[in-house]
Amino acid sequence: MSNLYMEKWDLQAVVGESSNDAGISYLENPAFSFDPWSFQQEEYGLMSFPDSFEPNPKVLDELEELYKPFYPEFNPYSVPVLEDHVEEPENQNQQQSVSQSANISGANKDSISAKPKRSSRRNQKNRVVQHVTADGLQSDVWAWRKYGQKPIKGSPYPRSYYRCSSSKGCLARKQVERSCSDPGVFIITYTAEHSHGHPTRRNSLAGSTRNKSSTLAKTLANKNKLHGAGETALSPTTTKDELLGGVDQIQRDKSLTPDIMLSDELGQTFENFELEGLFLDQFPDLSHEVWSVNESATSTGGC
DNA sequence: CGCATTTGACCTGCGC
DNA sequence: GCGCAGGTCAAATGCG
Repeated sequence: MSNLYMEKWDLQAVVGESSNDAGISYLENPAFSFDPWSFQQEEYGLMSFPDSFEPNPKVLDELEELYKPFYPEFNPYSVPVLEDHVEEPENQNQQQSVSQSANISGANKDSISAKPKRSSRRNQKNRVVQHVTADGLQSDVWAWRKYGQKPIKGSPYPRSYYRCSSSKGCLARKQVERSCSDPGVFIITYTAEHSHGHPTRRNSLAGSTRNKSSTLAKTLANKNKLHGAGETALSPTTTKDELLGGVDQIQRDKSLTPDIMLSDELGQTFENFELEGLFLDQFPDLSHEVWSVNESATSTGGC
């Protein structure tokens, strides 16, 4: 497998049309509204393709001719492969039953023969992928509870799994992983939709009174002990410094917008993400620390 | 006590 | 059928 470097093209317009019915639209790089690869991108993950894979040269030449005059650096052969393939779940009830199964006590669950299957990769089609900076991560207004973390093959950074804790029974989930190609970019994959309105500070089940700062210090200490610097997991209490892992300041200052065209529903879900002060609202105890430690961020190794 | 996080175990899908 | 990788569970642990 080969990783393709992701370039960012600060163009907001979407030009062209998708070559299939997957609804692929790329806000930042209009080139990929064309879907130069006539195959199911999701089968290969976000940025990885088989070494033997060959994009359609005709389409790539067309892209180059179209965008080169406006973006001299544009290289269709070094393209961002951004996935926002949004599909409906094959069986929405299946995910619901998964949640219910989680409430089965350990003593009983093994004896239930008709135990609903847990959600699988195949059932996680209703996904929206965002590529954001640490700032983007912080602007998430929802309350998330981490339920897992896994090392990902081919990436030095683990992927963290979160479920929505803003409302009971909400099926919304998100995965957060750091981009291997650009450690300053985080890949957030949202699965399912929230079954409730925007959370306020008070409607989180978490009702957390945990001191973010002290937790942070300990968390960082543990992570440094276990993983070493620069290879930390993500959590809602993660600081900007931790998120960035010492990414170059230039990368940090890059202002990125979502790479994808959201569905109507999810677009509404995310429409207020960038509202000023939301992060501070959610993590008031963290705010000063975030910005102070940020100043001393240093660079760490890449992939 | 109730919440969040961590982390090893388990389950499932998929490719060979 | 087997092994791998991704996704989830749940016990352990910590904190206020």
